[in-house]
Amino acid sequence: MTRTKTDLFTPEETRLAELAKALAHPARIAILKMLAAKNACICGEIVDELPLAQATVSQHLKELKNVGLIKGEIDGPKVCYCLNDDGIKELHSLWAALESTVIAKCC
Amino acid sequence: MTRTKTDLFTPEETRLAELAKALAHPARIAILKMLAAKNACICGEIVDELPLAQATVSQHLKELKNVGLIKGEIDGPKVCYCLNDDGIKELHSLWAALESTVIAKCC
DNA sequence: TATTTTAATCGTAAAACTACGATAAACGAT
DNA sequence: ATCGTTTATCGTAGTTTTACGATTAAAATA
Repeated sequence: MTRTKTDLFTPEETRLAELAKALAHPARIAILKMLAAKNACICGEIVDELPLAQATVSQHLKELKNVGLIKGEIDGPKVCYCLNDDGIKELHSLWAALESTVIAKCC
Repeated sequence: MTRTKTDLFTPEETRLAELAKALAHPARIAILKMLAAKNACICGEIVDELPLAQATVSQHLKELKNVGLIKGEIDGPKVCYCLNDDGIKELHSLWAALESTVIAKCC
């Protein structure tokens, strides 16, 4: 059957898992770092800096965009990507909520 | 070919991605929350609280253990799970490093 | 208008993930 | 020694992820 049953977890758990999944690949973390460092990058720059084919990078960018962590703006034939403040903040607060309960609690 | 090329990213990117992947499922986030709340849980309690089969929960526990976020201690026929402070701290610092560069930087 | 550049999408293949029933292994209790 | 309890592992099926070449679409340029 393999159904996900996401409805059986809280919205916070489901959403944080979704955001975590977006971070679950080193290329996507590298992209976020690039966008943070340069504030905004055209797609081509990102492709040039990653050891992956253009199609693959485009796929990773789409995932980050779909989950709300980055935005892409068409600029002529190029596309300028930047961080999406709303998504970053959401990730920040969801993770902070979990972390505060989890840090410094071990047996 | 589908090789991962993880060697072409920094160790920090690779490790954070690995830890993020462990958080990339609501059940595993729920497990971490349970362990934080109760400090330690026997496996059976976790199985009872999650809407998943015992075998599936065992698989999720294994993933969290493999990545270093939890520990399991055999206690007779039962197994007592708890958070692994080292892994939690590592996640904390890796995420903090990325977040500090990423927060409040948008176009 | 034809050409070039840029980036998304399509098609596809291999691997990993998710889920579960069935089974096995380990231990306590009878 | 046998039985019941607990949890890991095995086997397996369906889905998703990752990766890439090839193609398409859109815009600038010649």
